[in-house]
Amino acid sequence: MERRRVTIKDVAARAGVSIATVSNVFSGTKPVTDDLRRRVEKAASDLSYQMDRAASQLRSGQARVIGVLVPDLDDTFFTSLVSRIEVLAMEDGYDVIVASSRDDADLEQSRIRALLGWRPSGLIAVPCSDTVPDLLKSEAARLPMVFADRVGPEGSFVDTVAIDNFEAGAIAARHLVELGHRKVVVAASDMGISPIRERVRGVAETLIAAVGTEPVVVELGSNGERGADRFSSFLAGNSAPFAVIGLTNVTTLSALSALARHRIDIPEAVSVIGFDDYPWMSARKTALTAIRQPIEEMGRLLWERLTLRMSGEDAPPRHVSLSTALQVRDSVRPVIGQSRRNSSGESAEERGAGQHHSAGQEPA
Amino acid sequence: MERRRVTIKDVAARAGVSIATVSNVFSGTKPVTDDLRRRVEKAASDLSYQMDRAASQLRSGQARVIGVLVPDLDDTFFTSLVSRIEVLAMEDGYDVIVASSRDDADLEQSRIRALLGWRPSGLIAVPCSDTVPDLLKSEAARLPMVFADRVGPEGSFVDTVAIDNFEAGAIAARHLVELGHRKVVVAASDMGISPIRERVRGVAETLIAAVGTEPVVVELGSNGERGADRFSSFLAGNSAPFAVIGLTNVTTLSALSALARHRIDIPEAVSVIGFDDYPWMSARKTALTAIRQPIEEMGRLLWERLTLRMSGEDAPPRHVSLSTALQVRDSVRPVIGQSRRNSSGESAEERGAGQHHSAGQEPA
DNA sequence: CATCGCCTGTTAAACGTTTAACAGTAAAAC
DNA sequence: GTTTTACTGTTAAACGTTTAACAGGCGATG
Repeated sequence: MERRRVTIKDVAARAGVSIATVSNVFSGTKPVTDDLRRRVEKAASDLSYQMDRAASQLRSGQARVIGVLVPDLDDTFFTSLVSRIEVLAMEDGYDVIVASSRDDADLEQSRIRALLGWRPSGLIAVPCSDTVPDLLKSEAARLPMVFADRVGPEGSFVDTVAIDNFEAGAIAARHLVELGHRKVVVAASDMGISPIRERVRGVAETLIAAVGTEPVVVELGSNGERGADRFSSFLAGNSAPFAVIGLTNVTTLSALSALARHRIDIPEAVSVIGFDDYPWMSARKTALTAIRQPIEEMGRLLWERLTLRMSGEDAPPRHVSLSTALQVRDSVRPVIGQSRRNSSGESAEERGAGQHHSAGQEPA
Repeated sequence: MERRRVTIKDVAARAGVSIATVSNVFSGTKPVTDDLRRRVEKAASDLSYQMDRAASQLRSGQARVIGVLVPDLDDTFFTSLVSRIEVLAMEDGYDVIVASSRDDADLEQSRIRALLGWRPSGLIAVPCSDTVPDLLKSEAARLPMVFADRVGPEGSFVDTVAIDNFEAGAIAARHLVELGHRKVVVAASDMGISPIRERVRGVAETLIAAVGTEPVVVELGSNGERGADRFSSFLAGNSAPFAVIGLTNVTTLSALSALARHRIDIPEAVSVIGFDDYPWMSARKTALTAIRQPIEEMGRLLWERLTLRMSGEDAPPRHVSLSTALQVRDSVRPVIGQSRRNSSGESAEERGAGQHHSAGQEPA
């Protein structure tokens, strides 16, 4: 049984050529006549030859792998991103190796080490905190990489692709005040994460400017179930009607879950704006109005940036910022008697800033 | 800038030892005195040395990678599975490389080739059809592998971990007939997939035996949006009240989405049983009654099987079958006037077969 | 006809590790 | 005091590719 692995040598022998020729046939580095090419290909398939990546990579230094690091592989947002990247990478002949930091800085460190051990040609990372591991800082010059989503407030030392978080919050808040809402609760995940802070700031500043009230921020963490519990106990202490903005698909879920637990009707008793746009949000009697992140485009831009860097682009880091849009559906209801402008209608219509992204400026 | 990569040689030189000693310090193959060990470790960290996996793997033949192939990285069920596996693998020092076949047999073939090129120490696959690629059949003797979820009807030539699909369907059907339902619509994804056929069979046989009616099967495919359209047009032609069983989390979503589109109330107008158990299912006013797959356990067993094989277990293939359970919530309502036994109540209680799995017998 | 260049193929030297075989030393056994 | 034994370290040969350097043949050029 346990027969030896078939190597390039076996193929060469069977085809009656040198191993270099076999290599050339497969890598296409040098031209080979049709006759020989055919013979080699036949021999290879006869023996069901499979190139050894380890050997190939060792010699050539070329890995054709890209590492992907995300904080949580159970969060649909991240898996969607991974999915897009996997497709794009595959099309360009790269394989993807994934690692999850589970929102733990120590684990992140060790996962990055593991990823680096592959000597990948590129790295796409959603860091789990604002402070990027030194490990990556020192590697940045050598290894092409792009950060996504969780990017620090100040310009990063590396390319980034993210949404305009402040705007996302502002859009949601604006929609609410236009429909007469004043009392807004924000279901945040963790204020330690800067994009979340930005979203909150977007909500807060808009709200203050428009109606002079501050939103109430509730931190639910990144675990859905615990978040539901926390929001549930928050609800127990606050009975007045209000509006809720979820700042994450997970916190949206937590809030919704808690509201359901308390049998609070949406949108009759409380209006809700969710984050991200997933199928389950519209598969409900009162479909969810939500801030939609352009995940598809995000994946595309991420890959575009990375391939550019991998093909040797040597420019100061670029920071791409994508606009979100409000998908208006049925979960926000105008407040009677004090609505300001257009008070209802326009269900299922797209609003907010345009879909197109704007390339950012260089950092300070 | 572009300085040479630091290798084991550099570390050896700096520590004043031979490269073999450095290797021993890291791999732990042979003992090294504390003094030298410390010197080597210091040198390594000074130079921020990182072992080259390619070289290591080439020489040792040991990869410490496991390949994971799933049909769809946008389907929560599969990503949950990947997530579990990633955690387990990491704990044992393996890295995971993922590939998605996107339910396309040709693509699957090519993704498998890519995975095999890594010479992984193991493979976990959710095949996209019943016919397993020959590629894997011939590799099965050499490479430890386990199939999950989508396993053919007859005993596979390789270890499998899956739920008892017939039972899953039967449990759902039984619940419905107990509450007086007779007219059941099954939202299936694709009857070409054998587990789906089994689930349908489970529903059908139970229904026929109990009330003598056959379920109506609607094929929605594996794309959520298209599925919603299809179910929507199905609904247009069938107005009588009935019950719906989703056979997949995606088809459940499609059905729900179509029902919402038609403004059909759940459970007043139609009862619904979903598949899988995800947070969004309970984050609704009428929480969804659902057939829960033990994903956590599935991941565990998958990994257990694989590690056993990787550590050299040489036994005939084992087929592990897991039981599902019905998570009873609020989306199924007893049919008035013809309910058979217990007609209501018992919300949010667990029913159906026990949670524990039963190891299967050997194949014929 | 000699020479040059091009084209296609081969030879052999890497790539960075692991590991079998070996060597030296100190403790244990005789 | 010599021989074992055990222990720790080194040397050098792999592992399966890629690729620089080279070689031979042949048509074009002078």
